[in-house]
Amino acid sequence: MLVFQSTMEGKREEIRKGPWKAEEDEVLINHVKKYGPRDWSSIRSKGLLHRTGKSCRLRWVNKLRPNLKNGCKFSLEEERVVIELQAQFGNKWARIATYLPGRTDNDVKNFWSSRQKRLARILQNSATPSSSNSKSHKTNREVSTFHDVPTLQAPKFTSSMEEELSSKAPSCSSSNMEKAGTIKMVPLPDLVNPKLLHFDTHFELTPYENYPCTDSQLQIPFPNIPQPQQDLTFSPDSQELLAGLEDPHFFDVFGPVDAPQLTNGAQLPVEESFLKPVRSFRNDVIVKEEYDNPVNPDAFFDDFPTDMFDHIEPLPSPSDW
DNA sequence: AAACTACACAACCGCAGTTGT
DNA sequence: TACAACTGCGGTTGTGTAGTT
Repeated sequence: MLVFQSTMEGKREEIRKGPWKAEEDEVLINHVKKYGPRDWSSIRSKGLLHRTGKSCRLRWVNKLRPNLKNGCKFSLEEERVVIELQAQFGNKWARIATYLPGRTDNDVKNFWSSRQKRLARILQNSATPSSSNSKSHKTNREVSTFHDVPTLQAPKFTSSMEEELSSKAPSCSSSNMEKAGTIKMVPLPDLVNPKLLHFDTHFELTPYENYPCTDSQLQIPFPNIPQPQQDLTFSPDSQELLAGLEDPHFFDVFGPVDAPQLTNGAQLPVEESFLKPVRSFRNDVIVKEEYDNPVNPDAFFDDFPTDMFDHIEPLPSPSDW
C-alpha cells in the first residue's frame, strides 16, 4: 500500500505501508549493519526505503533482529512466565519480554491478547451454558495447563549487543534452536530482585542464539510462587471457576499471601505436589482421564480471569530494593 | 468440500518520554 | 527554555491459516 505524505517543503512523498518485501528487508538489514539499529528516519530521508522510521524500527525489532523465535509458539514455560510477570508488572510488555529471550513485546502482547480472548470466550460460554453446550467442540488451548518447570531469563539487550549478534548470530529457527545444548549466562535486568524470584543466578542458561524452542530443553527453575491449594481445581470448562469467583471465601485458599512477603523473598508455602511435573503433556494434547479429573493446580492460573491478580499489590520499584 | 471459528501474527496508530538544537 | 525530531511502548486492527462442523 502506498500513501502520500506532504513534506515540510511541500513535496508529496510516497509512504509505503503493509507487508514488507524481501528486498525491503534486505535494505533495512544492510542499513543496520552499517549504522546499527538507529537512525531509522534516515532510511527514508536517504531514499533507501519508502517507509517511515517508525515502520523500519518495528520491522527490525519484531522480525529482522537476530535470535528472534519467529515461528515458535510460546512454550508452556514461556506462557507461565508471561502470566506471572503480567500479574506482577501489568501490561508492561516490553518489560516482560526482557525475560523471554527471542520474544518481542509484540509477541508477548499478541500472546496475551489471544489468551484474554480465549478466557473471555470461556467465561462467556460458562455464563450461558446453552451456548456452550451447543458448541461441543473445545479447542485444545482451552484445556491446556502448565506442567513443566518454567524458565525465567532476563537478558538485557543493548544496541551494541544487537550489533554484535547481527553480524554473527544465526537466526533462531526452530530447528537450530532445538539443537541447542549448553548455554551462557545472561544478566538479569536490574529490575529483577533475585530474592523475590528465588533465583539462583548461577544456573546454566541457554545461549541466546541457541535458545531452544522445545519445552523439555528449558529447565531453569522458576521461582516459587503462591499456588492455590491442590483441592481447589477447575475443570477446563470454567464452571467451577465461575462458582469460585462467587464464593466470598474464594481467595482464602491462597492462604496468607501478601506482597511484603513476596518482596522479602520469603518462602511461601507451596504444596510439594505443585512442584512436581504432573505429566508430560504438550502440544495441546490431554487425556480424557485428566480432563475429567483435573489435578494440576496450574490449570487454575491458566484459565483464570486476569483480574484475579488485581488484589496483588504491585511490586516495589527496583530503586526500593 | 465448503463454511465457520479461533488463533497467531504482522503492522499500524497514537501517545509519551527522551534527545538534540 | 522551548520546540522539533526521534524513539519506544501499548492498544488495536487486519489478514492468513488451521481446525472443526
